[in-house]
Amino acid sequence: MKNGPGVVTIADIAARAGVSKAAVSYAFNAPERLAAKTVERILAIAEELHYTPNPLARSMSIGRTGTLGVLVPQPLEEMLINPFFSEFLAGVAAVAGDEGFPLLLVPPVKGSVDLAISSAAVDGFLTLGLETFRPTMHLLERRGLPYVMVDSDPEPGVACVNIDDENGAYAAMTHLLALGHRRIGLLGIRSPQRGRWEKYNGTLHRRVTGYRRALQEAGLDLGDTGVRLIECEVSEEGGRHGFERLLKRGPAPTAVVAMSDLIAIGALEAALARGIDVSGELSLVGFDDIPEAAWVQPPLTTVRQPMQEKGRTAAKMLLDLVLRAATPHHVVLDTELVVRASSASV
Amino acid sequence: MKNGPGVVTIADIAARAGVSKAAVSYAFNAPERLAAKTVERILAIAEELHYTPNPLARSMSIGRTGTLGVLVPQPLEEMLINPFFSEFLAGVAAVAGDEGFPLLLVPPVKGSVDLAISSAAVDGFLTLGLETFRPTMHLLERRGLPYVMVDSDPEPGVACVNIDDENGAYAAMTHLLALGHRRIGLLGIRSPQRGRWEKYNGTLHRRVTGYRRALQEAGLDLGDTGVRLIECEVSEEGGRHGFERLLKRGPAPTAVVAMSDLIAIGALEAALARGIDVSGELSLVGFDDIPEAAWVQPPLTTVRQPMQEKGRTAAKMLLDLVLRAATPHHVVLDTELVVRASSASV
DNA sequence: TTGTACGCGTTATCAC
DNA sequence: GTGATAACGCGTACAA
Repeated sequence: MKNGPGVVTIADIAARAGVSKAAVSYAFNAPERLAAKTVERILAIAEELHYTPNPLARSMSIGRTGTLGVLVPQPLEEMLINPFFSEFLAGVAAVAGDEGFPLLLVPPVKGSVDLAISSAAVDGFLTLGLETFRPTMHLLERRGLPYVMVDSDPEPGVACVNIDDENGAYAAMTHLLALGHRRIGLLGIRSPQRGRWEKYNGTLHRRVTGYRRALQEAGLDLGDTGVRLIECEVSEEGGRHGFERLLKRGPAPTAVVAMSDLIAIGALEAALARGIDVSGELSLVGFDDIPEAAWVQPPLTTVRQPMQEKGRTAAKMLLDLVLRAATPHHVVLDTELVVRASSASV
Repeated sequence: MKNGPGVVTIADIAARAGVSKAAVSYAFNAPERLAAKTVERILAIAEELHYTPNPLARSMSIGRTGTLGVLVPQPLEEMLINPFFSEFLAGVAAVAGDEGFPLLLVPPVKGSVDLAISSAAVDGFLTLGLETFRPTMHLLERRGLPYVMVDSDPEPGVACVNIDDENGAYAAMTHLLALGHRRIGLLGIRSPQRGRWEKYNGTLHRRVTGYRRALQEAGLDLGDTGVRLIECEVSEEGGRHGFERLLKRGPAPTAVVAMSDLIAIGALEAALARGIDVSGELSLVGFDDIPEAAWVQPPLTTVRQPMQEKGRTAAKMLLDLVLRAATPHHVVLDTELVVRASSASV
């Protein structure tokens, strides 16, 4: 496919300057190999003709794109409404930017993560919260691309960054149990398992494990009367809707645990809309500690995870793999229960 | 540069299948041109050898990358802390995602936007809030890339998306003046002009023009005693700091107008920290209407701009330029004053 | 179906 | 020390 006229190539400069393409390339990338005045002449002509190197051809030659890919399991517009994702990205960008790597945000194409991968020109991938990650892993291996998986299950030989979901969830649930709550609704994150929490993987599995460990220590378990899990879309709307469904089925809970602050805030809105006194009649605990969690009324008790640090750590690992051929390893970051006014004794 | 072994190319498949490279290419992209059983054999071998096409080589051949670039004037981590940017991106992503275009976020490299541009392999650029955009425009023209400028000055022949900054600013200031305020502090956005608002361009110029039009109708002007402008970083911290500087210089204002909600919220925090009764003693008006504006106490009066729509509109225009060779045009979206509790009569 | 030129810059090798 | 030559990377598309 021919370029339109008007786009100047290295050959044009070479011809005009009466030198070879190689000389032009050297003038830009290794001027010391050429006589000073030759370099000068070439650069002058390049300027005059408005030459700009074609990044594609360059990448093709040197075998690197200088770009990192961020692979997400949902459409970007859904990811971006969650401040959690923005903060993660900010962390990634802080590290990548230092090395001059732009970020390619790669959402599924026509619902397929695989299609998206195979058409992305990047030097490495960060994957975020993939539920079914095996096929993706294999595809990335095929392409021979380094990658770091964030919020999945640690796999031997694969670089992974996670948070201590289980203990975070355990702390949240223990907190409510200690306050005397026994009828507790869980608002989970929609998963491909469609509510079958026994089959959860990765992040969701670890959180459910943590919640259950706390429940079991109090002689309860998920699935008992008054202790039910409902999956929601990760959005305020999803939280509102989930809370309503919770009320429709079975006895009203005295406490609600959400797996995401966005969901918790939605539940809070739904509760307030019904005239429920949150903290008095109903305790509420979230997960993530997004900035909004501190703004809402009452401020939300939640489990803080270091989102920016997660992004920075993952980006650092990926750049180590890409630039320095490091060995993949695993990192787990701590979580912390942040008690605010949305939770109180029963 | 050779590929490492293990990465399979189209030539490997061709050799193994005993056909030409062209046949392999057709098997993937135009199977109807080949005998069914040939296609089958080729695909089987490709699968067996774990072949994945090289997206770089493909882009090089077809002359398209299938990627849109988003060019930002600051490091990404600074952009991403502003929910404004995330919402804009969400709008862009919604449109780009439908066409299967991933997004390349391109921050300045070593402080240079130009360097960043010339190494980005994209089919078109969206620029956001460039203050000095002429050089960037020229560089993009050089590369022969379509582009859409968001929040700059409308230029003839260049695709531009803007909001009605002037009337938005006018409405905000008129609102305060009607409430009787006459000592009004402006918290602006840091610009390369370093406080010389007479020299502002683009968005900042239009906003200052709107504020001044309102002031002049009340017999005042920027620079009068009690009507001063201070530039801030666009962050809560920047707002806190700006508010403090405002108090240090000259008479205490009865109202503060910020050019960004993030700045306004920072000012709000600083005021509350000083024990100032916001809305009673001090009125506060922002710009953007980010979600937080409605959460803070007291809720923030502000000028709403349709951030997602801005992103969608810009992305649509860019895709029209890229895919359908449309003619560049200009769009201006409306703003709207949203009165909440942070502003009251003097 | 095949052969092959093409897109465009890089780099190893060679000549002066 | 300077610079040219040509192979290379990999998939596409046209002529045959």
